Amino acid sequence: MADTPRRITLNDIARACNVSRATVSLVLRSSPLVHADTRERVEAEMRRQGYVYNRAAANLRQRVSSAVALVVNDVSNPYFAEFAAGVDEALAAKGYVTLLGNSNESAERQRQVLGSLMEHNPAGIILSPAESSEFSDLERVIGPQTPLLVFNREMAGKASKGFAFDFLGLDNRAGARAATELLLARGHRQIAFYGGHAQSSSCRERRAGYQEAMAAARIKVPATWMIETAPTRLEGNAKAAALFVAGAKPTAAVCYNDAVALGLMLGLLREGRQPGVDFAVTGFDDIPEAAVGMPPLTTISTDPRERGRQAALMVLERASTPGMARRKVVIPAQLTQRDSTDLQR
Amino acid sequence: MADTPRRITLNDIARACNVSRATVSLVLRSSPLVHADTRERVEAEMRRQGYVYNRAAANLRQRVSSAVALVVNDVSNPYFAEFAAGVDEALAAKGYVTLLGNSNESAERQRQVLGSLMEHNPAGIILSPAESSEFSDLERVIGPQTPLLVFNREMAGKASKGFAFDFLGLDNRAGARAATELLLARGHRQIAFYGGHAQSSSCRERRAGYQEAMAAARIKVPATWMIETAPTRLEGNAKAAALFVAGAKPTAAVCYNDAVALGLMLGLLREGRQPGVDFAVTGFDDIPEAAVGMPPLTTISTDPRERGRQAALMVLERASTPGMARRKVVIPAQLTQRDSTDLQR
DNA sequence: CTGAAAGCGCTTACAG
DNA sequence: CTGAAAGCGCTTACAG
Repeated sequence: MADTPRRITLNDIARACNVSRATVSLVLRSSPLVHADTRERVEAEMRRQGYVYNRAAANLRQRVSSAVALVVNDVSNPYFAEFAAGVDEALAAKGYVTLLGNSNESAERQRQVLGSLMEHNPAGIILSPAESSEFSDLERVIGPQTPLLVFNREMAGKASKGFAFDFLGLDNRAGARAATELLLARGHRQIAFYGGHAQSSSCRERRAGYQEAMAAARIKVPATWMIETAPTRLEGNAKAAALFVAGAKPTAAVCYNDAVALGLMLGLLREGRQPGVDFAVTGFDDIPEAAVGMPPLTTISTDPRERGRQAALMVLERASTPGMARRKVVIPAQLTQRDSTDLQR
Repeated sequence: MADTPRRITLNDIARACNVSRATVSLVLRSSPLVHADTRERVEAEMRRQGYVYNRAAANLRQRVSSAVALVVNDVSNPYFAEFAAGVDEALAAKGYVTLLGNSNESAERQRQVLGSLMEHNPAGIILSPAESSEFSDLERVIGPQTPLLVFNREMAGKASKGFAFDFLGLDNRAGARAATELLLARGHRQIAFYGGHAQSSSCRERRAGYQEAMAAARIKVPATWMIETAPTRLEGNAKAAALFVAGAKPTAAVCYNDAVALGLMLGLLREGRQPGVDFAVTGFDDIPEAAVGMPPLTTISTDPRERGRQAALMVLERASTPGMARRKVVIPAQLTQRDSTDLQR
């Protein structure tokens, strides 16, 4: 292989065909202005030389962008992996490419990642914010030009005037309330809220929904029923014993998410409780594993892949319609009932 | 908001500071040639105007690329999600950005995705090929210039001369052999190989390792011990009964991967077998859930996130050293022993 | 239907 | 230490 062989450009094709660059450019974009014979010749030459379109150059000239940045707090989390798959699918279908960024729940890294991606001039940004991040972190680095879609989490702080963004999220409160109400309807009174980081917006909202339902049923919730964990299967498993300390012991738990719920179900066995037999559990998300849990998990279905597609379309629509009013889309909660809440004593 | 306000460029900063574009450009790259006062003034002006560097323009001029394309067969698969997180982490640390693509196991989509990403002139490509894809699919679209790293799967067909690429993969054969040998050492004789698509390269290799170990132990493997499934928890669960049809019934199974193994463990309960108590199971991958399974799963640890980092570094090294000999890196198998193979009868 | 020229936002020799 | 000019690979009016 020769060292750094020059890239084939429009010029090479034009010269070989004895036409101008403009003509080749028109061929590329299937303009009807070009004579069929010319088109033929040009296309054959492009194939022959192995020409590859340089979209970056075209974008620069046209002052457009064909990339959208996707920054998530944790790509390796199955929920966001599904979401990313949906985003990429919808973007690709529209001819856009996904610039991936991972903040790992660090506001500092999120700032760096966004800064780096901004230099690639994305047509828009889809951001699932790191837990501790605030608007002020974003405003400096994103600026008012680039369409921003915030997904899944409310941000801390107030956005300053002129910093507009769209929002796509889940109805966390209604979801947790529905799950709690199902358990109440099944006769449970001692119901814990299990898992999640209490300071995260989604956990706060889900706890609020739970507390609403408990208050409506006139049940006082002791502090021991509110158990905090990392939102992972690992911690959901590890902290199961915390449910059964002194005092009124729960017979059911509304879990922060499916990962925590699946972990808890294993942990319950260690504590001498059979999930779905003498202890009821609900989840949140409906990840694929939820349906094949043991027992299958009653949960709130959120269809992360579809949310990804939706987010992509929202941000592209915003990009092509700058004047459009800011939107806040909240997906209604959808309860999917399975065996984990039908106790078989 | 005004409609499409012009982007701030080097020119704007230069004009405001009464210096040339060249000077501003030097400031941007922290050149020592610029006087400290000038630098100060320029930097202040950039902050004031909210200047954002246009890396695409710079890359075009410099004829370099700051993007690497990552194309995986399934982003939503936790194994590849972890891998992607590792790739992105290492690329970001080196100042590169990740262009994400998802082939969804379709050779056709893979071709489209690669074609689209190639137009963004990536510095390199990391590809975990779709199952059915062949070299001929890639050669036309990738060409000989762009460094390619194939991850995880052998491709079908022969690469033609001049189409060079690096490879990073796991020692599937040794891993499955080690798992099988552990079960043999525990006294099992009826050992099944459970799960995976028989035609995929990784499944073929893992089966070969299993058969090697069985042959060395002079055990004949009947066809009923080789069970094919999709490589998912769902199918691993669904097909458990296939292990217990007529004839010599296995007391242990070497599973294609962890997902299948975790699914199988649930399925075994349905079949009246207690995994880790009267039936032994091994996995492959060591995904996070493996450690908290019930029982915790003996498996082959492959550390997908570290593989991602490694893949990123390999492809960048190749990009900066075009002449370098082609590399094939195979990660040795690492057996992690847990309770699922220590039967407690 | 095709060509010559200008320009997208940068960097890079080359002068001074 | 700073400036004027050319050029990366495209597209876009504008002529013809």
